[in-house]
Amino acid sequence: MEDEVDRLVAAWRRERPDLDVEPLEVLSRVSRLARHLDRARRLAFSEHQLEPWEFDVLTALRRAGTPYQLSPGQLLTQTLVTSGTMTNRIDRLAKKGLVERLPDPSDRRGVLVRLTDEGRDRADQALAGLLEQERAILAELSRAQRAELAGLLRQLTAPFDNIPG
Amino acid sequence: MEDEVDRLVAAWRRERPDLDVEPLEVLSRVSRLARHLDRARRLAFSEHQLEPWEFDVLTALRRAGTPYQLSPGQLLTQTLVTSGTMTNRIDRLAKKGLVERLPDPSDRRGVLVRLTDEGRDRADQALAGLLEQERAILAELSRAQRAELAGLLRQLTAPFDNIPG
DNA sequence: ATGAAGTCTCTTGATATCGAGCCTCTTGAT
DNA sequence: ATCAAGAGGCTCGATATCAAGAGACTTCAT
Repeated sequence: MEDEVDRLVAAWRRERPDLDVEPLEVLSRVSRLARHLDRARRLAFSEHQLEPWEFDVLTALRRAGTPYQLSPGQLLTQTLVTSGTMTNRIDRLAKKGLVERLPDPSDRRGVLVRLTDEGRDRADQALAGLLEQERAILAELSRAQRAELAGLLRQLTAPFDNIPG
Repeated sequence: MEDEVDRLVAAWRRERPDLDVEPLEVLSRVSRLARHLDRARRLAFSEHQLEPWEFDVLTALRRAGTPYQLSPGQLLTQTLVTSGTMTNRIDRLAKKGLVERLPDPSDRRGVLVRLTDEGRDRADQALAGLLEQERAILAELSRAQRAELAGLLRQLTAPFDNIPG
C-alpha cells in the first residue's frame, strides 16, 4: 500500500531528478509516523486524564523502581526536553499531587522528584492503555517483522543515545 | 549496540513483569528517533537561516511544481498542523518574502500560497543540506537494510495516511 | 584553605502550537 | 430562488516549549 511519503518522494523525483532523495524513504517516514503516534497517544491518555508529557515523566519515575525517585537531571536525559521545561512539568505534576519534590540529602544543589501513590497508579493504568493501542497499530506486522524493525531502528538510535548527543 | 530503549524495556520488564511491553521496542524508538532528527534538522537548517517549520511549508510548495502554489488546506494535510498554525506560518513566510498570498480565482473563500523565487532557492538549498545530513545518519545501514526499513515503516504509516486519520 | 571551573536547578522572555469559534462563500436540496 | 449544511481560512486565548542566563552549591587543583 502507498503512503504519503511515497507521494512525497515521487514528487521530488519529478521536480529534482538531479537529487538522490533516498534518505527520505526512511527518515521522513520516521518523522511522520512519530506525529501520528503523538496524536494517537494523546487520545489514549485522555481516557486517563493524562497528557503525553505527564505520562513521560510519571513513567520515567515508575521505571526507576522503589522508591520511585529521580533527579530533574535524570528526567531530562530520559525525556529529551530542556531543563526549563522539566522544571515546569514537575511544578504542574506536583500541583496535581502526582509527584513531590524533596531535597537531595547528598547534594544541596539537587532535588529529588518522587512519585506519589496516586502518581504510580495513574502511570500504571495509562501504560496498560498505551500498550493496548500500540499493539493495534503494530498488528500490521508479524512478530518477526516487528523484531526486524526494532533491530534496524536500534542501529539508528544507538549513536544518538550513546555518543554525548 | 544498546540504546536507550533497550534500557527502558529492561526497566519495564523488571518493574512490570506481568506486562508485555514488546510494542515499545518499535514505537518508542520511532518517537525518540524523531526527536533526535528534529534537533539534527534544526541544526542543519540553521546554516540556511531556516526553521524546520519554514522548510516544511516551503518544500511542500516546491514539490507541487510550477507555479509552486497550493491552498492553505492542502498545506495542512501535508504538514500535519492545524489551520491556525498554518495561517500563522504563511503570515511569517510572507513577511520574509518567501511566499505570497493570492486570492483563489475559482473560489472566493479560498487563498493560494505561492513560492517566490527566493523561497524556491532557499528551499532547494536547504533540501540539499538536509539530504547530506540524513545520508550521514543512515550510513549505519546498508542499502538493502534501508530499503527493508523503509518498507516496514510504510506498512505502519499507510493506514494513517490513507484512512481518514 | 582557597579560588576557578563545573554542575544542578530554576527563572525569564520570546515564540510556536493548538483548539474552538467566527465569518465568508459554496453546494445541493427543495 | 432560497435556505441549510458544509468548507475554507482566520482570529483569539491559553499553554508548552526552548534558549540563555542566574544563583547556589560542589569539586578539584593548587
